[in-house]
Amino acid sequence: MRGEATVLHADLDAFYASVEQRDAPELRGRPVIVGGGVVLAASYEAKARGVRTAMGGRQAREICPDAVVVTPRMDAYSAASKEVFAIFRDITPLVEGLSIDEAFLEVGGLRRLAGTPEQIAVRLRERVRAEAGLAISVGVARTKFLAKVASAVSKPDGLMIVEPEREEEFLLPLPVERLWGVGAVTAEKLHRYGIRTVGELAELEAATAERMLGKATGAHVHALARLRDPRPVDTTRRRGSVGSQRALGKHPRSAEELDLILTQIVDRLARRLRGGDRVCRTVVLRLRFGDFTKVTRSHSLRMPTDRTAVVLTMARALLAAALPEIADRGISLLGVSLSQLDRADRVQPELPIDWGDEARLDGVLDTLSDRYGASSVSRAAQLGRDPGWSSPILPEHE
DNA sequence: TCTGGGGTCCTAGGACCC
DNA sequence: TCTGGGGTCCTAGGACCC
Repeated sequence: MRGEATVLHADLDAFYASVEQRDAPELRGRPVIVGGGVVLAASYEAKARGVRTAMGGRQAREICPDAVVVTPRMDAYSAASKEVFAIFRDITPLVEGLSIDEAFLEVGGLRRLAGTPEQIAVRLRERVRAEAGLAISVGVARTKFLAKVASAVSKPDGLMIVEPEREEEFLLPLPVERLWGVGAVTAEKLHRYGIRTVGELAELEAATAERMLGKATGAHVHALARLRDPRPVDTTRRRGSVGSQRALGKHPRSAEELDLILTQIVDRLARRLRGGDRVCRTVVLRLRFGDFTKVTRSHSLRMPTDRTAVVLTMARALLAAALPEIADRGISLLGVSLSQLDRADRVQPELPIDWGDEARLDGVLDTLSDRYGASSVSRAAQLGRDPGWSSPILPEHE
């Protein structure tokens, strides 16, 4: 017995580009590209001409010279996403958001109240169209993975139901790239063994797949190919990290410039942290050098924090330690992410969050000095403690 | 193809503790 | 003096997703 198809995967079509076409009627029916440097999103008119997400902006304009290139309006996309998620939650409380434009909905318990999964999916699509002005594709299946593949296959503006008894017929002929977790590297490995379809992967023993791809990836994609995906729709998932980064182009940057950019990034992140009543424990500095190789440098605090000054001091110390390498190799991206997040109210009240505390900060900076050398870190510490350091973007109070 | 910005999960070695 | 095995945390890197 396989159970019923009660999981919906709802996925907005060409989301950013669709919001732009919704808000600017003159863009409707025309190829629209969102983003300049690389393509963040392309309307279906642009996709039909070969424009793809993550393609370089120059190449996209060559392929599709009459495309309208629009600067991203993240606030508008975020607002549109909230509208659509409100519709999801009005349909069922069992919503698991996957990203800004897609979610799983479990509708198994709603038969008497709202009808069959198919009827619910039809109504969901109508409501998103009518109330948010956007096209959304929906896949319905017994598992999350199958629902996700079904919505992708149904695009654009489609609805596909995978009946439990037709799952093999649906999935096995598809290319392995359709499996959730098979990207370019894994696909290439499978191709080298002559495996191109999901069915060919499913015929292997699990142990064989694990040897080819590594234990976790092998077991995971093999299970998916065998139609096994026990993960339920999980409404309790919360963001585990927040990050922000900026691409810097090619020309050299002074330490002062980098420090300003770092300050802006950290300021934004710490605000987001406090806005969500969250605290973080690990600060990760992300760097991409002139040759586009990437590294990370991180440090974990003993106590969680949401203070701009604390995070900034950590980030500055990590950056200061990397400055010699940056001077050597150039820098093309600078970013920070904050992880080991927790709810601010879960931090025990007797443990002070105020990391302005000099003694504690000294302890952390000592650790970093041991690792990266005292001179580079002491410079960051000075910056972090300098009372005059709060630039116009950092208000006195937090 | 000269490459954005936001995330998730897994692996692996070393430190440290029992 | 040399030697276990297991568990957890930290750091760094990598694959993948939208």
